[in-house]
Amino acid sequence: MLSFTEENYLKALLQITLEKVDKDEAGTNEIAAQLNVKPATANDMLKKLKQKKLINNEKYGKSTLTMEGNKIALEVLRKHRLWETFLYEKLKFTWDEVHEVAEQLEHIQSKKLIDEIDRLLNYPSFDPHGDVIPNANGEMIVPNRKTLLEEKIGHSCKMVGVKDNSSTFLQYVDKVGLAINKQVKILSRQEFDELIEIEVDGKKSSVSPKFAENIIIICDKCPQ
Amino acid sequence: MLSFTEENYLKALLQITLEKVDKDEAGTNEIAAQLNVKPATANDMLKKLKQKKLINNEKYGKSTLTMEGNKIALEVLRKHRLWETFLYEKLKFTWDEVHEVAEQLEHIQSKKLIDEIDRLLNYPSFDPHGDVIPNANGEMIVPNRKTLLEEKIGHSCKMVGVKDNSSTFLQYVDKVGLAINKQVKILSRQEFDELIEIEVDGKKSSVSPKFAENIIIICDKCPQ
DNA sequence: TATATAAGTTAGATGAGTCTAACAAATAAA
DNA sequence: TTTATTTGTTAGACTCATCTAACTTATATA
Repeated sequence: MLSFTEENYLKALLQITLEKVDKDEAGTNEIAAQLNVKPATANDMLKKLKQKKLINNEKYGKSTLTMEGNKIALEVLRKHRLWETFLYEKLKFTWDEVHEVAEQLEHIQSKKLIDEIDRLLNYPSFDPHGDVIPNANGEMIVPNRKTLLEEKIGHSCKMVGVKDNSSTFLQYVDKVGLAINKQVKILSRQEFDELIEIEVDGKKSSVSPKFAENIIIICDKCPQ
Repeated sequence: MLSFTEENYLKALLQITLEKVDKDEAGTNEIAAQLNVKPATANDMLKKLKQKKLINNEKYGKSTLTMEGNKIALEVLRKHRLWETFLYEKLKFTWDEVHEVAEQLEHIQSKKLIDEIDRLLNYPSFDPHGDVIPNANGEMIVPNRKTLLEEKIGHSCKMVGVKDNSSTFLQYVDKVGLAINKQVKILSRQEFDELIEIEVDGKKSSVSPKFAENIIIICDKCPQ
């Protein structure tokens, strides 16, 4: 059985690769940054995971998950997202509170436990942040999505998630009137300072590119 | 914040002292045995806990919990028992499956989480094994109880818990027809081999003293 | 292409929690 | 009260996950 730490490295690698549209790999520094450890620390652990055949990497090269490593990472991610959903749906946790506790709960070792939580929640497909929950078979069907920053002016789209899960950001999202499943329209872009004018429920706001690139949306006209 | 391990030592010390009617103390070997570690290991940790003022002990003497240590131990015990109740009541876990998973869940750090689980369960007083759940204020009101071994011949009593939580034992308990809140009568004791004849729901069985001392009961005539 | 910067690695150290083996103190038994 | 047994302690070693500081390789840019 893997340690909490090993599981976290696998999950980090999966999460980094999920955010990349093109390649399924991540560098040592990226992984270290994701986990808030120094590159030297990550380097040691990556060696260990390679030895256990959970990742592939060559010296001075990037890391990728093996089939086995991917399977485990998906299980951890599934647990994380199911726990988030549980906390949100059943225990009155707010959107921005769930992540921290789920980071702990995702490491509980009990297949029965997580399957029963899944059943209790009626087999949800998305967590409170709009992220896809891998199913019990380790499959993860991700719809066609992009960020608010990438959306065209005049288009209307649906918010389905966020990239940044910090409380600070989530509270800011609330303030603008945004939330999962809300319709949002791009009104204009300011040449001068790059601010993007959006409209949610008839309320207009201006947001920065940094904000926009952390909001995940499905374009109304996107092919699914 | 304390580590999982430190919490486990405090809980072990509390559990040992709870089972002793007379004294609130435990020896190094007892604690080591409870946690499945060697005495040398326990000795090191007890030193550390003493330094943190969570336990009292003198060289070659027994250990006791300080006020602060007792408070923490009760919190861990409360979490353990609430999680057991949750697993049993909400997630279809059986009586003998809950302990192992609760051992993991009891270390999750989130006051809100455990208070919400408490609310979801409607503030229960007893866990599925019949043990008292300490309340949110760290108080634990224990009714007057003894073991089946201590009960007099001819007396009738109610089973309220077990001391041994191993699957092996719990399955044995089931087999005899015993369960929480069942009435059980002591019919006789065999001089020759010390077996105790009991009756549950009209069904008679013979059990060993070892079995009987692991069944906790409240005598029908006990002063409460 | 030469060099500066970024990315990755190595070596050596630390603290937590565990072990074994040898030893010391306390307690029970003869 | 002496001895045997149980209980507790110490010393030294190991693994895991982390760090810092110095070093090497790869990549980007001038």
